[in-house]
Amino acid sequence: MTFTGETEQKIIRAATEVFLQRGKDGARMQDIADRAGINKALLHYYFRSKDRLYEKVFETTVKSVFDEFLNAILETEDPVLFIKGFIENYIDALSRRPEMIRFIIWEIDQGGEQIGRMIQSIFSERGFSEIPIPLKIQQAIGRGQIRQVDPIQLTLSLIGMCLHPFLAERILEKLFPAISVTSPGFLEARKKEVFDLVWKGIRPEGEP
Amino acid sequence: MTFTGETEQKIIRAATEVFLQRGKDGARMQDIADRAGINKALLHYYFRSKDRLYEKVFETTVKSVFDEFLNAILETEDPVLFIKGFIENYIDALSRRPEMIRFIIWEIDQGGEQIGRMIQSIFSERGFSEIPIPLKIQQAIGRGQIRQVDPIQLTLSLIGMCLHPFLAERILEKLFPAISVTSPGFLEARKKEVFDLVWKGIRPEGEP
DNA sequence: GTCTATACATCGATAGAC
DNA sequence: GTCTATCGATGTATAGAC
Repeated sequence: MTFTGETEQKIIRAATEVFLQRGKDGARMQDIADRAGINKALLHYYFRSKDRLYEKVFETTVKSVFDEFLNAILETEDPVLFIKGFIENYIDALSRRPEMIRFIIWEIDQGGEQIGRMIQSIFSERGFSEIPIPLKIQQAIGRGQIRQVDPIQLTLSLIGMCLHPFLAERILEKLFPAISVTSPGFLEARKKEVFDLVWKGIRPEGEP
Repeated sequence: MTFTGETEQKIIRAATEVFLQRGKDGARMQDIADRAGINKALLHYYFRSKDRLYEKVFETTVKSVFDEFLNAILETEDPVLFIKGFIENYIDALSRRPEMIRFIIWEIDQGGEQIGRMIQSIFSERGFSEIPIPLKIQQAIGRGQIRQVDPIQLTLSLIGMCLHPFLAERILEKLFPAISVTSPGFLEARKKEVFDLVWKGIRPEGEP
């Protein structure tokens, strides 16, 4: 007697490992079956094809991280705290779940259909009709709490500064042997430097 | 009678197209052979294996772009102009050679061995023993031309803000339908917003 | 240098018994 | 639901004639 989805869970866990280790193309169904302690036929019985199995693994891994990140930041009203929270929670989420990075890279390579749909569905579920980050920035501008900036451009800058070091981690560590992207020291320094740069860069004109 | 490397050039051109269209794994040697107007056997005669062919294609494409970018910025002494030049030339280089993006993504996915070696060799050829970008920043700090910042962190921020929109282009365009990353309007706006943010963020304390 | 033909290896997917 | 056995397709790489 098996409870609901026991084999399914074993398959997803095994598939996650193999996809992360070998990539989507490099992963072998035989390898996944071996690690799950079953055979190839059963893999297809449960997920029909390699593509569908990958989609399932991707969604299972990525959605929870995004959810967590948004929960952490969307309540904040004060713009300084919002920006600070965005930076800190984004970097924390990625460093807690380093396996996210490879999935994001593969999504980028494939055109981002899946991640785009997922992010939009997460926002719809929360009742937003558009991405709330630029909205928050726009409101802060309207209240004179930050200077006139393009809200979308600032959003892209925040994402780029927080995410890029993780994406290019191994290249950056080759070019700058002094850094180790995932070390606590670097991560804390990164949060501070990004926040300082951004806040000094967007505080209202004439303010110290 | 063929002049030196005619067939080789045809192969590299064809391989570049196919690799960009299908990815390294997805590319088929038969497809490359067809587009080059030869057969598979000749491909292996010239490049021995798919891996070596890919390495050649990658280096041919990427090295010229980096060379060009460094030539454009390394002469500048004034820190404001240096930062401005970094941003504008980085974005211009990527928008002139959009095929770079996929190669960079694949390099990131593979650990960046090749691009790391290439960048370091480019700097050695120019007589630098370390990456000169943070050095320039450090000098400007020493002269009091910009405030105390971590030079490597600032370098990472610049790279992240300039490169990331290209890397994640298709995802960003799904999330923010208002933008089109490669449009001249967006690119010029991006240059301006990044420079404004950075310069206001790093100018010496107390300066307007 | 260039070709045809083929060896040799994998892999995803399925058929069919239990 | 789970297994064994195998199909069918495709891929890289090479042997050997010209």
